[in-house]
Amino acid sequence: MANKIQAVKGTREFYPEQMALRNFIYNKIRSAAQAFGYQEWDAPFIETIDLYAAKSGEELVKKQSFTFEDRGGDFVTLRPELTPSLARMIAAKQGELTFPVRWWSFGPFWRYEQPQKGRTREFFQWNVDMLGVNSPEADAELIAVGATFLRSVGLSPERALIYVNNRRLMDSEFDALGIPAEKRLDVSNLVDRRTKMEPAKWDTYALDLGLNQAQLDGLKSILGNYELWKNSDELVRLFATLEALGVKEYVKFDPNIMRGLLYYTGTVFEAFDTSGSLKRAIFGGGRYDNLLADVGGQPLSGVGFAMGDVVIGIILQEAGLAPEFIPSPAQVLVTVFDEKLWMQSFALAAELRAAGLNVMVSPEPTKLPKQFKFADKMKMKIALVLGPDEVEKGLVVVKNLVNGEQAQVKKEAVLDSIKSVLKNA
RNA sequence: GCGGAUGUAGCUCAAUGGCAGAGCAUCACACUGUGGCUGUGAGGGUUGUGGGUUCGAAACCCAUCAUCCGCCCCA
Repeated sequence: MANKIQAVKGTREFYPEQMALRNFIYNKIRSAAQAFGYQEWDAPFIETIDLYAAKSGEELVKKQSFTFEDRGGDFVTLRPELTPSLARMIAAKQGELTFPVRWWSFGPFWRYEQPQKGRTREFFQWNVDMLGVNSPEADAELIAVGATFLRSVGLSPERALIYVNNRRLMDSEFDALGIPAEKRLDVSNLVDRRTKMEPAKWDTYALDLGLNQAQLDGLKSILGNYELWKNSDELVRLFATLEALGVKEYVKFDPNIMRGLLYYTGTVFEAFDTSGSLKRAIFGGGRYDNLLADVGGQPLSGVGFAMGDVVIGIILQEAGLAPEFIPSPAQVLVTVFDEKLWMQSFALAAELRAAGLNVMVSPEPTKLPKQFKFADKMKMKIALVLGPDEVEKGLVVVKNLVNGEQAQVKKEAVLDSIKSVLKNA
C-alpha cells in the first residue's frame, strides 16, 4: 500500500459513478447556455505564464498556479482561469466576429491551493460570457442563464439564490460617505469579510483601515439597506428584465456582494446554496470593462460568470438531486449457454446492435447464474437465453429482469419483444 | 504558508499495554437451464511508513508520508 503511486494531490479521479455526475452537470450546463443561443468554445489548457502575469499579478500566478519550465526553456502554466484566454482570442478576431458574442465553455482548470471541502486543485469550470454590449439587460440575460441552470437541476429558489449588487452603486455610496477612491479596495475586502468576522472585531478592523466612526456607521447602514437598489437605474432596469425573463424569484439584491475590485465595474452577482453545509459560492460573475486592454484589442465591455463543478456537485448530492447511477449503458445481456452455442450468442448480439440496441455478451462461457448476477449488478433490464432447445427450434428466451417474467419468442420477433419490454420498464 | 483531526481486511469501523475482530462486499456451496431473498462455509492483515519505550505495542513517544476539516487566498 505504501508503494502504490498515488494520484497527484488535489486531482480528481472520475470512476463511472462520478463521471455520470460530471456528465449530468455538463448536459444541464449545455442546455441552459444553448437555450439562450450561446456557442460552445474552448482555449488551450496550457498557456505562457505571461498571459496571467500581466493581469493577475506575478505573485498570485507563482503561488497559486501550476507553472513549470518546458523542454524549450519557456515557462508555461496550467490555466487557472479562462478570461485571459478569452480576451486574447476575442482580440485576435475582433474585426471579424459577429457581436454580441455569446460564448460558453466547460473544461479543466488547475490552481495550486490547499484542498478542502468544495475545493480541489483540479476542477472543471463553466464559463459564460457575452461581449460587445454594455447594458443592464445583457447582465440580466447572464443571470437568467445561471438561474435557468439552477432550475434545471432541481434547485428551487428556496434552496439556491443569486445575490446581486452593482459596483457603480457602491462607489457612489462610498463617495457620499467621503471614503476616498484609494480606500475602495480595502473597503471591498472589509465588506467581503463581514460575515466571517465577529461584529466587534470587524468594527475594529474598519477603524484600523482609517475609517472614522461616522463612515463606519454609514457603511453599516448601507450594508443593511436592502432597498438600496432603488437608487440605481441600472439595478432597477436589471430587476425589471429579470422579471420579464421569468427568473426574478431566484434573484435578490444584496449590498454585501462585492467580488473584489479587480475587473468588475458594474453588476456583480453570486449564487449560494441557502440550506446546505457549504458556504461557498456556486457561481459568480459580473460586468467588466476594458477586458481587451492588456492584450491589445479595442475597448470592449462584457458580462460573464463562472461555476466550478465541485461545489455544485456536492450540493446536488447532498440535496438528493443527483440522478440515479445506471452502471451499464447496455440494457440487454445475451447470455452464453455453453461453449458450443457461444458464437450464436455473439451473432444474435451483433444483429441487435445493428438494430440500434446496446447489448452485452459474456466474454467467457461461465455458468448461467453468474451471468444473471452480473446483469443484476449492472442493473440491466433484459437477459436473452439461447439454449439447445431454443436453437433447435429457432427461438430465444426473452427475460424481463425487472419483474422476472420470461417468454420464448421466435428469433425474428426478438427485437420487437425487447422493445416492448423496454417500453414498459 | 499556518492550525486541528484521522490513518487497522476491498469498504465502514471495533479492539484503551496481553491471542487483530465485526458488519457489508467478494468467492464457493445449498441451486449442473435463470439474478434479486435466505442459509452454510471460505478467502482476505507487515494495524500508512521508519525508529524508540516495554517482558510484551494497533494502542505510549519521536519522525515522516497521506487523507480530511478549517485559516490564508480564491484571478
